[in-house]
Amino acid sequence: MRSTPTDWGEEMTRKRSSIDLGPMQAEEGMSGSGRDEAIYRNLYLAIVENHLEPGTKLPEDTLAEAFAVSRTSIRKVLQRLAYERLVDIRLNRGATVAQPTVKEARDIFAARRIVECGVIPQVVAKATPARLDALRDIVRREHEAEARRDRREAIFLSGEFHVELARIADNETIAELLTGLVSRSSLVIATYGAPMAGSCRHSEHHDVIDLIASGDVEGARAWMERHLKDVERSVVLVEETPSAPDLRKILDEVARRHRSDR
Amino acid sequence: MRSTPTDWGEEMTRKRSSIDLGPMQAEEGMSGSGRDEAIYRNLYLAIVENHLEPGTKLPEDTLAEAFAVSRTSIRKVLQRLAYERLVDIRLNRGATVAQPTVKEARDIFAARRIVECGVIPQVVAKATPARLDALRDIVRREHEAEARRDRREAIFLSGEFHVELARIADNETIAELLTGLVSRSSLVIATYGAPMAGSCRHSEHHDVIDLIASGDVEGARAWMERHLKDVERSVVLVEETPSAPDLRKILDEVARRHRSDR
DNA sequence: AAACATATTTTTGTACACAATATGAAAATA
DNA sequence: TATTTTCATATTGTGTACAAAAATATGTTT
Repeated sequence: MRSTPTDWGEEMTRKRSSIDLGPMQAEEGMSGSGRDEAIYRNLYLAIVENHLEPGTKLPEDTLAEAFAVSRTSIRKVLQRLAYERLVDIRLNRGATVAQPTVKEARDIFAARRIVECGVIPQVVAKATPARLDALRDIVRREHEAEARRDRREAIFLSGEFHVELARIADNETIAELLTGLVSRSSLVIATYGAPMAGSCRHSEHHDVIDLIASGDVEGARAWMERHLKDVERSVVLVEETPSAPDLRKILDEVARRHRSDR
Repeated sequence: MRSTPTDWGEEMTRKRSSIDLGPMQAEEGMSGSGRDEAIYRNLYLAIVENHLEPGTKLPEDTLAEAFAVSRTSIRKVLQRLAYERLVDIRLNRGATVAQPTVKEARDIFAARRIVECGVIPQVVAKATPARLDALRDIVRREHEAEARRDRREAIFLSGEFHVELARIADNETIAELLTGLVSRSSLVIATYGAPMAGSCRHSEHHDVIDLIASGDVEGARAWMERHLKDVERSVVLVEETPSAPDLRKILDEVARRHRSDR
């Protein structure tokens, strides 16, 4: 059972004495990397589960106060999240929650298709009943989350499923690669996905388990390809979101309306 | 033309006034991330081109003095290299040049096969004469490096070729993924590769360019699969390298010999 | 001489302070 | 009134100091 992230407001708010770091906080001293790891995990989940809107500023001071550490530790965590492309750090401008472009979103899903389909042969070869049961358990929790309309948990578990599936191939490098891609996918889904899309309809996860169990490499590969394309379609289809150039257009539009009002 | 890294000794040596940061050093102030980037690039190349033996300790003080910056900047760079798995950071024990295990090496090459073969269809689809010429140029420089027995440059350019090839697919995410895998491969080759292996024999890079140019997806994919397996075989075949457990054996051996000397 | 315990030294982890830069608001100018 | 300039404020970048931990050296005991 993972730690539930504190339910922050829409923006980072000041002056709350300290954020609950979950089970890890129990230990008093919490020396070394344990604390950093807990902070990282909190921010990571906050971003991936969309508690923090893409584009949200993440000021070092605020985070430092919130977690009751110095900026030094916060910077390290933000740096790491920047490597993982979950936050964006611009020189002298600080960190913000990343806003993946549509191109980036497509690239990510293309990469996932290559990696996840490519790993299927090894997955089928190394699958064990225990591993498959672990997958079934995730699917079960996924259904529960959907039943209670918990979109965030559903998205998270959907990602967990894909990573856990790949892990069966017993290739740590690929597992890490995919973990990164899945995190970014979650961010994409949170950004572009319609409410309850990308998880509700596509919880056919159970099907692929049977294909793997029966040793059907081609079937499993085809399923994965189709599944990932479905997810992408249900998400990125909304086309380019207005950022820099369209902002101007919108403002012009507003100005024009306002002028005709007078 | 990239900057040639300073030719450091086998170990990090103290008390040299400052390391030449190459062309970037020209600028005096060198504010912001430019300096960090230069330091990163230097360390990156030093590791990937095997100027620094795997396992070499990288003390923050020494590096800070060498590059004439504070430990703060060094820590950031080391952190980044750790994220890329080129250095290993252990709590309170500092950073060392990573020592990929044989398992890790196999995982990396397996991942490369999946990614590089998987990306071939897009590469063939998007290939342009200009892009292919860029590839041919790399091959040319590769041959030059081999001609003058410059193993380090040859390994580096071999990696560049694979990355540049994948870049044709116009998928930044995949390009970055592969860049990471190739760096680690270079480290693996530098670690486990026999002298002049992994580059000398396998400079058939020119062949795949023609396959791509002729639109032969399956041919190119098959070539890539075989090529990567060849490289892996020429490198990792040497089996497990002695680290912790075998050290004991070596010491016992030495002790035994020494004892019989007296 | 070997093994253990202890002290010293070295190195890393964290916080803090100051400098550099960007941001936003007020004032000056056209 | 719109635009530019200047200045105040807030936020990040970087260096340094101190605390904590590990590595190493020293000394003691068997």
